[in-house]
Amino acid sequence: MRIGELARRAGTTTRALRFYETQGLLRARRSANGYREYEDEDFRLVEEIRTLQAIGLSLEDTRPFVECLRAGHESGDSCDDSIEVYQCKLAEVNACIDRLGSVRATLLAKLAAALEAPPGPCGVAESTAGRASTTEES
Amino acid sequence: MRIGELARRAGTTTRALRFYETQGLLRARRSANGYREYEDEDFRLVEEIRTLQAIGLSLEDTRPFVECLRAGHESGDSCDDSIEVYQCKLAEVNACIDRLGSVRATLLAKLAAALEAPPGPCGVAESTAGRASTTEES
DNA sequence: GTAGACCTTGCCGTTGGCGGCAAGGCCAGA
DNA sequence: TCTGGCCTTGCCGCCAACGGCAAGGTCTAC
Repeated sequence: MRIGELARRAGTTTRALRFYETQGLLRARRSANGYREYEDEDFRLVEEIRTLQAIGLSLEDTRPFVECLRAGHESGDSCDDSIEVYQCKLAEVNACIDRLGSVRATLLAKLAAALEAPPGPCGVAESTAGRASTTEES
Repeated sequence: MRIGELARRAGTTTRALRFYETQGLLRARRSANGYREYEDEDFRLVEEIRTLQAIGLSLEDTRPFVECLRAGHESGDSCDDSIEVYQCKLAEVNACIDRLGSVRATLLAKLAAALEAPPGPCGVAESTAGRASTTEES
């Protein structure tokens, strides 16, 4: 199949596929007129890439999975390098969740303090009725 | 004070300060030789910007706070626009935490499945002893 | 007078993952 | 033969928040 069909089938664009090729993730043989020709196997590769991207892996992160598939494995995560990417990403995600958690706490604190304090120009108490209703908790 | 001193005091760089100026966040009067001259008030502005950036706000997000301070308020979050930024950011952070949570679950599931399955080339069970020790839980 | 520390503007580079557009080649159907 | 739809390469643009570097002006100290 040609690049347009592969893009449609994989739910992506020809630009993305060409870009994957420049990154060495995808390869295509060329037909006589210079058009790229793809096999079903390439569809699987693109599917894998897209799936992993959807989880938040970078293109570079998907490389071991692609190579694993190309090496003949049934699934892209049957290789140690892929497992390692999973673990790295997991640690990264955990760290990110932690950071966001403290950011959330900080934001909640600041929001509460700001709603508590009056909007007056000098921090002096003025009339501040009916404002603390939009505070979020959870 | 001049830009270098302000940068040092605020723990940032002259490049950043000049950039803030191009973005309309900072203004400086110029001395006779063309050098930027800053007041203590500007130091407060930069402090506010940096503090908010540290929480994850974008430069653009800090604009209402800066304007609030410039309007004469004691703290940058004494204005409705600033409060709104807090709330937007909070919602954003909450959404991000949720997404990361499901990403984490997906990663854990995939990792577990991958460690469960053998690394053989055809998904056929082979010798896979002593591999499932690095799985993370929490 | 000269070294060195500061300041100015301006323009390009970074990171990721493409999108847009140009200028052209290829091929099928009416 | 012409239209329309596919394909090719290549280059610039985007988003944020600056960093690096160039090429020069300014002020102070020795």
